[in-house]
Amino acid sequence: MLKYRIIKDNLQKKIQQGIFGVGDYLPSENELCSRYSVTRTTSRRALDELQKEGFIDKLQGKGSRVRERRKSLGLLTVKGFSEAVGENIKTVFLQIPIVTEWSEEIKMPVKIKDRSEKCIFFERLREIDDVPVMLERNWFSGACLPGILDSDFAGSSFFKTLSQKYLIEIVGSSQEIRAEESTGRVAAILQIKAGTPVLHISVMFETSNPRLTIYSELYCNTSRFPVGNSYYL
Amino acid sequence: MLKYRIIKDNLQKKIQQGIFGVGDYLPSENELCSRYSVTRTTSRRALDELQKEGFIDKLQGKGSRVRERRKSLGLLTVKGFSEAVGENIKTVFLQIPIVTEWSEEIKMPVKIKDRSEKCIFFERLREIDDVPVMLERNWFSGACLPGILDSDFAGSSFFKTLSQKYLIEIVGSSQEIRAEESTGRVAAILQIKAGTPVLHISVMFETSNPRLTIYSELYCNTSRFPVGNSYYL
DNA sequence: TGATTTTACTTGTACGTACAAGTAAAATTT
DNA sequence: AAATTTTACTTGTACGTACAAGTAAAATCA
Repeated sequence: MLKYRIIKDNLQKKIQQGIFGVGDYLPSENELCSRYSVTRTTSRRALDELQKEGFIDKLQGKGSRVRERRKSLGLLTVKGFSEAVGENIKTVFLQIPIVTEWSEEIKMPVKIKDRSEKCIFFERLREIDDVPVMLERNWFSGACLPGILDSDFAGSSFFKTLSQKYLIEIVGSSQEIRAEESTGRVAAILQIKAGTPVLHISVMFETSNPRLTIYSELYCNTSRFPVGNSYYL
Repeated sequence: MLKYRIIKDNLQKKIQQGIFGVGDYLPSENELCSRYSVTRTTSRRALDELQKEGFIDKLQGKGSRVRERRKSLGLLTVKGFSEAVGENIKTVFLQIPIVTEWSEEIKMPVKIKDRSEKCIFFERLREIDDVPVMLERNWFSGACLPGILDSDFAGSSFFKTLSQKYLIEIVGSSQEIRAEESTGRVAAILQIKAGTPVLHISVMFETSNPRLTIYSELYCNTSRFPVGNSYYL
């Protein structure tokens, strides 16, 4: 395991658990050096990544302070729903993973090597305070995920399963975002009148396994909960 | 001027000018070291930032390859429209900068120190192939931008003016995204029927000047051009 | 007491070194 | 000729050092 990764993950977990609250200062770079027996290059890298992902602000002369993260559906956040939103969240599987055909619904360009593999599909509905907020439809090539059809990731997030079972991480994403009139099925599932605007996000996730690309089509009712993200240099 | 910044800016300019085209490999880290008389720490940092901003892919064992940037309205892209889209783009000023009141329309939380300053507002319409695509309404505290009312940034981008005249750079942003029914004025300006869904993006830009925060409300007709972005580790 | 200087921290930039790990072509062996 | 090994690159991680620059409280001076 990489040293900077260990430090970063430890700090991140403590932030997410609230051990370091918003406004608190993390241990200084030099303090991390002695605690983990690393050089400043390494402790700096851990903090730099936390800053890049929006967990902390680094203030020259002062230290690294925990940021308030957005209380909305993380858009660029690779992590699951649960961290990004503070409300009462539920996930319902409308379709557990099955083998199917590559759908025309996928807006991002499906790679050629994916087209020639069998396609796995699953569908989930995210609810906040028992109100359906986001319909999520996912496709990916199953070739490099043996046993994914049998695996149960109902409890934890799909991305967590990827990480823990297959050691695959998300390394990037491209998105296209549209405002659309909701059509029959989407409207019904989101419990809104057909024609009501929905936010339609098409995502292509690149993973640390070059053979695995995940394509998602998300339909959000943003009337109560806007989708949000943050970006820091 | 910082050394890594010089290298980064030089490479970025060459990518934007097309001297390094998509798929081309940039000079290796070691080559940059000798060209600029710096250590690898410094040349690496320049390339790391270019990667972070989506200009290149770094491939272990191979090199740094120029990426294809998204051909849609850059969402997280701090740079102006012009770089992000390849089509025929025009910007029309509906309201040149004036002093006004802080509007209730601003969805992101306006900072207290901003509320007590005078507010400057301007409004632009972005057109692609002569079709209005995005209405952009901007507010900021004018206290730290003396002469902004007289300055003419019609030609170049507002952010470029900020950088060149005031040496202020964008260092971060927070966004909230909604799908809404277009209301009267927005619909009229975007030349769509009232009630047609529009993508509503609320942005708060943080700048290198802690006294300057820019608040923007963007209304996009995404029927022809979706809004997009990319994210790479 | 009150302003000024010093001190002791913090993060930022940049130097230099070493080896690990991935890639691809050239050289060697079979 | 084909498979294998070597070589020469590339980026990735981590070591260690030095000084710049910003912050804030403690020490000093007027």
